[in-house]
Amino acid sequence: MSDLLERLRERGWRMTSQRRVVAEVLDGDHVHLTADEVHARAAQRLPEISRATVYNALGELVSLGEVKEVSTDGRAKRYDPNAHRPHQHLVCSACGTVRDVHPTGNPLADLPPDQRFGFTISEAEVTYRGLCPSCV
Amino acid sequence: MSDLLERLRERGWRMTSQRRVVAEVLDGDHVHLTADEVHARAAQRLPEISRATVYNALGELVSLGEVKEVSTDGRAKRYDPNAHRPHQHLVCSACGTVRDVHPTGNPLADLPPDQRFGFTISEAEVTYRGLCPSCV
DNA sequence: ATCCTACGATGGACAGAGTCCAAGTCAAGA
DNA sequence: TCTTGACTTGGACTCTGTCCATCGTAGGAT
Ligand SMILES: [Mn+2]
Ligand SMILES: [Mn+2]
Ligand SMILES: [Zn+2]
Ligand SMILES: [Zn+2]
Repeated sequence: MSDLLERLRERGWRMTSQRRVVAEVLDGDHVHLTADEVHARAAQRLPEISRATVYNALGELVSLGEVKEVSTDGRAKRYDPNAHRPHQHLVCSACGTVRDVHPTGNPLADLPPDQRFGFTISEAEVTYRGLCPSCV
Repeated sequence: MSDLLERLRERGWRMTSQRRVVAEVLDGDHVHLTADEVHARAAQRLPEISRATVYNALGELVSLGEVKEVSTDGRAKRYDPNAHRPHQHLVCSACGTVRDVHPTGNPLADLPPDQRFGFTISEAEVTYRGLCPSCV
């Protein structure tokens, strides 16, 4: 998935230096950075980039389906570049680390029709919580 | 579960008029309120109750295990008085309504050991998202 | 290569959600 | 009734995120 920049250009996303560094920060590892963390990393390469621009770029990447928003707690949203392979999250209750996990089975299958209350359900998000090895 | 007040008194929770109205607001059938919604309803019965007091009381009820915090999106947390029967949530993507649901099976069983990465997992939260009948 | 202009970037004000604190009040035991 | 530590209050403050007027520039047109 390292051709994020390429895909964006092909989709007609106007490429500015600011958008490039935001995309580069997200590309690569499957991290789960907050908007301010993305801003901090982007600012290492482009010191005058503004918070508003980072928020704008992240919002567009989410609209384009290239990044997913993850809100594991009531704190800052995290931005997940692993948008193409469905997965769930494992969150450390102590340090807040977020890991991708791939559970077996489909949680939607566990919700019988009489528990759907007329909703048209489009997705099921699972968050596993516990302590990571460093926080035992 | 209408003896919430009774349980709290038995557990030595100092009963003030403010705490009483907060507990009474939650004890009814209006589940999944935000802190400000709780404050608004409490203020109908006790006009001068402050936001800080509502936050304090909610935080203590959560610590006591009598109320659960639910953060379904990046917005305000909701406070769920249904803390004694394990359940999951069905959320309307349009209007934000939250309903309790009781899926079959245990989501923890869907996470094989090689997907636990050394974590000590204590719970699995499932959020089903979709459109409610009024928002089709 | 230069020009144009619509789209993007900027920073500061603003808003929503929640926390913190010093000062005042009161529940409940003695 | 008295006493006292726990509770409440309002406002200031933090954190996260949005909005907006103005300025700058990417990239198509010439
Ligand atoms: Mn992820
Ligand atoms: Mn519930
Ligand atoms: Zn940890
Ligand atoms: Zn709805």
